[in-house]
Amino acid sequence: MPAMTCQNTAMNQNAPEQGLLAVPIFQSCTPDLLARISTGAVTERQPKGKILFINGDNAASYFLIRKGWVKLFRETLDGDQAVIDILPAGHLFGETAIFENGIYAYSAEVIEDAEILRLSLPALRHAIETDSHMALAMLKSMSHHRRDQEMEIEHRTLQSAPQRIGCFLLRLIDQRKKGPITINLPYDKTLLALRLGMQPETFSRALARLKDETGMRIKASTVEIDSVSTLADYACAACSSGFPCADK
Amino acid sequence: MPAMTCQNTAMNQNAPEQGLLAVPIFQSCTPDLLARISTGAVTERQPKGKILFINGDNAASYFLIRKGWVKLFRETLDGDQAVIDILPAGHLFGETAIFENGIYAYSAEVIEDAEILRLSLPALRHAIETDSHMALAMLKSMSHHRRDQEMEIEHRTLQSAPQRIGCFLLRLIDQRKKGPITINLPYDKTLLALRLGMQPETFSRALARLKDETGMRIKASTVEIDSVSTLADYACAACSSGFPCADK
DNA sequence: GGCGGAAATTGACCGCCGTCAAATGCGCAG
DNA sequence: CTGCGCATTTGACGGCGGTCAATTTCCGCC
Repeated sequence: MPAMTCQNTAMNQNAPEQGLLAVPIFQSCTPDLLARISTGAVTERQPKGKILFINGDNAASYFLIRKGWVKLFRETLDGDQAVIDILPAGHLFGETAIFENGIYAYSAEVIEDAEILRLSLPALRHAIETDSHMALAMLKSMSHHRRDQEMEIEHRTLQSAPQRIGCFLLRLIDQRKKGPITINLPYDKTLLALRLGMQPETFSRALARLKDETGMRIKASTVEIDSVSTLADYACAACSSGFPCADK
Repeated sequence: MPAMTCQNTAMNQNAPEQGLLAVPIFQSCTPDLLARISTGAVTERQPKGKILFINGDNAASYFLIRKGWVKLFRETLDGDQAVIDILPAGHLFGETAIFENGIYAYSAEVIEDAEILRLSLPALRHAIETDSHMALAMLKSMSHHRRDQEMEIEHRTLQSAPQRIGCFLLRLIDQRKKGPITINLPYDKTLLALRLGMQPETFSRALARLKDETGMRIKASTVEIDSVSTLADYACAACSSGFPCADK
């Protein structure tokens, strides 16, 4: 039944390719390739706390976050947790398993009720191996990531805790406005602390110190900044890329 | 004169493609592609202290270390230095400028008298864009690098200074021997300290502490380890990958 | 063999951050 | 409205690692 080639799965799955074009590595895809990549893709609704996979699992899928937040992390022998990244809507994760012998190199947990598109890893692998545009897009994305990680290492080595928080806040504002700005912290402070490589208690105190030093106002998860440049002067002194930061 | 196809430039340049096959990203290259990649390549002898390029320079070349050591680093506004990596013979650097708009994202300094092969960045770019094997090899290399960086971030956040040194020593021994082992530190301790993200004074004290805790013997830059597993137990407790370490 | 300079160690001190514990605030459910 | 549970803050304290300074060691060179 050749007419069935255009079957109804796409409708069933709520148009999986919707939004893929917004992901950097899919930006230059032809509609045809995009369709092949999203074959069999399904959107899953996942509650906060759900572990999507753990470090060492065999990887058949990778994921696109449509809504919510996801934490990538690893656990040490003595029970500590290393937070690798915390990702918002629009980001991919798990795709690196392609180059890790099909094994996830970290664990992933939903930290804010999420809608996640599950995509086929073999399909992505095939696309990368056969379409040079895909390979190049992936290379570009990897390279950016590599740069981000270099900055992260630098930040953790050279910046104080208050500076790290300030730097994080600055990266939430990608506008170049000088005037007063209001920011909402994207997720809870405990998580934010771990994302920045510090303890929640340290975060709390560091934020208070940052407030004193730069004259910002804080109310629960809302931060008001009068002068971005004051904050930048304070936070970016110990960083090689100055302001605006090269990271993210 | 068709016989001249095999011309003498290869000899002139001391056979630039010699050794390229040992670099992961060139392993699957055809001789033909390898020849194109090494067109115009020259071997340069560089003394310790020589700055090869600095952060922000326009990039026309990338480099292969044949002998010696090279430090990659960035400098902060207030004068601190962030060491990104310290590379031995056999490693490439500067190639990432392809994805950074042709600009080096860090500075490079020779720290041990070196012989360095200077290669053409446009040639590499062309190879990656036209040969899918090259693109895939590059992706694999990037992915490994990304993994290494994740581990680096984890190490710096979760390990104590003595543990970081122990971990570094373990990664110098890739044998799985259990018995006594002698290691020579690959470069001077000041540099090693910065590579590990700590001050030279801290390194000195941390090494002494590591010696006490694990019963190793130290004489100048020589380290004797009786029991690798004792060292591994001590160093890898705070690491998610256990022993042997996933990094490097 | 002796000299000079850099590397490495050691000492003293201190501030930052981690840890443990208690208190406070906040949101949600009954 | 009340109570419970969790996030957040605050307090107290200690240790690790950074900084400054003084030696001591190492190593190449004369």
